[in-house]
Amino acid sequence: MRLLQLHSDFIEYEPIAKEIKYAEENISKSKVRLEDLVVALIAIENDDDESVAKIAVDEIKKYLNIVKSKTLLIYPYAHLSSNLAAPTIAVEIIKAIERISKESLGDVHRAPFGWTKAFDIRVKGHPLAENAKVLTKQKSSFDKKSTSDTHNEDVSTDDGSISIATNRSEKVSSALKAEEKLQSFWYILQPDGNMTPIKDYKFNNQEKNLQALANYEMAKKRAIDGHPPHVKLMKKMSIADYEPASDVGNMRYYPKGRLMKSLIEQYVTKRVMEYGGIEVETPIMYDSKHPSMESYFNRFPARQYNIAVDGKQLFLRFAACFGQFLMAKDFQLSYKHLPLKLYELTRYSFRREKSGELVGLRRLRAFSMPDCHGICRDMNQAKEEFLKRFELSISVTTALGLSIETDMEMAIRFAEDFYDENKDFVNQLASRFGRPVLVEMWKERFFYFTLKWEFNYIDNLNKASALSTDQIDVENGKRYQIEFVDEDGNKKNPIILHNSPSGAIERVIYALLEKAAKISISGNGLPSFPLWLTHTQIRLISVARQHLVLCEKIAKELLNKQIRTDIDDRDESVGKKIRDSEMEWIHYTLVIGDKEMQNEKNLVVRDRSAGKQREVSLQELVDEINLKTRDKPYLPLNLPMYLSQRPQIMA
RNA sequence: GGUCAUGUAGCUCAGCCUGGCCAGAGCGAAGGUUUUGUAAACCUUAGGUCGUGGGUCCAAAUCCCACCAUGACCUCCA
Repeated sequence: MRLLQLHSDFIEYEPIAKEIKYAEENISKSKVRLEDLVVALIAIENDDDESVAKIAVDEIKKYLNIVKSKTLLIYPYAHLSSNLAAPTIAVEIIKAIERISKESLGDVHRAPFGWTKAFDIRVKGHPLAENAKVLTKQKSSFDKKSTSDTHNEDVSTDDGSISIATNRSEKVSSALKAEEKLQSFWYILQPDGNMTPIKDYKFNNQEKNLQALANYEMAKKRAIDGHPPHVKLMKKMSIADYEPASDVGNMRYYPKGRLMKSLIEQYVTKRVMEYGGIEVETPIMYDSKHPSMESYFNRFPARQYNIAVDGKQLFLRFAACFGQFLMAKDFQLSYKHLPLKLYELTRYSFRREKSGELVGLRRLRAFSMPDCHGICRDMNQAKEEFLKRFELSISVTTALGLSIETDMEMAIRFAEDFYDENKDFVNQLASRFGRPVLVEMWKERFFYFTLKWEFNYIDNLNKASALSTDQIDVENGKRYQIEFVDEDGNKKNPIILHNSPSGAIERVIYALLEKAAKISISGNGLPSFPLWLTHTQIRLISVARQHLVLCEKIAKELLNKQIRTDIDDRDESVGKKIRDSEMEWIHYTLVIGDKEMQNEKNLVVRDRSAGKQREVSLQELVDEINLKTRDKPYLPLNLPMYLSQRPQIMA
């Protein structure tokens, strides 16, 4: 429910015409004038019921008290929401508000529902004269687990995590109990299983990033200097850029960025499939009025991209979850099939984040998210599978060039009772991670998951962003009516794991860029990308025109060995071409001149990571690169082999 | 979404405070010279509605207002 209260000198309104079919009948059509009152403009939204009416009346009473007014006008005003309840329901709730408020307030008026009304209003000029509230159903602790229309919410740290739409109640004034349940208790969990409340924990010098994560999560003040370096780098390295002709947070990816994304996508997909993931594809848009969607879609209209087509209201998906759940619901499942792992890499998921939240590749409105759901028979199987996926996530993250030991900080979140019953399991995760872990604990389970973890990258501004994540979801199996037949012949709802072994692809690139920037800033070496993700793996530089023939010969050989090789054939000095090669962070540069013409066997390679030149044979170089890029996907150059033929991307 | 900062050539930036000469530089581009050996060869030329719109003024890149975009912070993050 949306409630806008206006402390007004007067209001005059006059019903003009019925606006909708279900408008109230038999109302007075004469002009009404009221003075010195509170006008409560109200829009009833989906999922509101009479309990919200009660909350609204409490809210209104409080406000009347504050502004010291005794007269109330309840004024149905649909324009406050894009998420309106059905008119038949709305009118009942409006009437309930009128009824309940009349019990304790003297002077209550109500404007008719469903009518176009002309009105004049003068709102008082004091700071409290306008007051807007969003009210939602209050949860009671006992109905939480029993109703099919469950309310829970995810206060996940970050949109990088995989989450499914649930009900987030926005500040309900009287829902103190719910807030108490939501209160987070923070700890540091050691690899040995010791758990210390965060205020008693002494961070050592090696744990600066963990401390940054804790501060970030607990929303303490943080000192910030400068801009996030990856924004400049993503342009300078011709990876990605803003697209002014699109919506904010929807980026363009230049050839090198597109290649890098393709490679990461292929790699993650390959690893998930090796783990047993079954790749599927689900639609990117859904009908918001479809029964399976309706219950939660309307909870977050502000965060969705909505499209009106043929009288339908479609919304763009913000996760892969529901597409896969809807599919799994239609599978015939036996316990023998479990765990079943459904996988999709969404290109794209859409979240209409508020404009102030968008930053470079860190947070976007359109992003690619690998998402593997493990459908499990019971908690035992879920835990067993969870550990396998933990290993998978560690392995994938490491292969992407982000070290678990130095680049990532881990957070685990769970409800107290789950921890009490599964201490060994939780400790196992911390022990495997090998370093202290941030813990967020709630008194009771409030969300669809009973435990989740994420790896967070801490960037140069000390901001934490979630990459890999996994969750144990104990609610959506039931909510989506996914069923399997167990050994005893009974139908049961599975437990569902939600894993992204890498996190959003764009965010992986963000982390790689921030990591490179960190190296530049610290002065400990030269920034670079993992070799398998670089557009050019070997750059051949011709000294003079006559050397191009040999360059072409070598390039052909290397390209045959699946090594991305290009030729700087521009009419520039050798020094200039070397500099350009280094500015592109190319790992291997070969200068080809007279010496090489005389003896093709002996080449001199300029090795960026080693920071020096050395003699190699072509075969040695091929072997070295093949070893470094072993088990990684290969794609050909995504730009012409000759630099003279490349457009310059001056982002 | 709110507060603050920034927006000048394809890119990076100077000029703005203290309004007034044709708005500058480097890189890049185009044409030419050079055929070069491990992080920037040389010469010439072209490129600018000074984010957009309004206002003040004899005169606005410069002062004022609004809007847009980007960034930081607040908030938020299904």
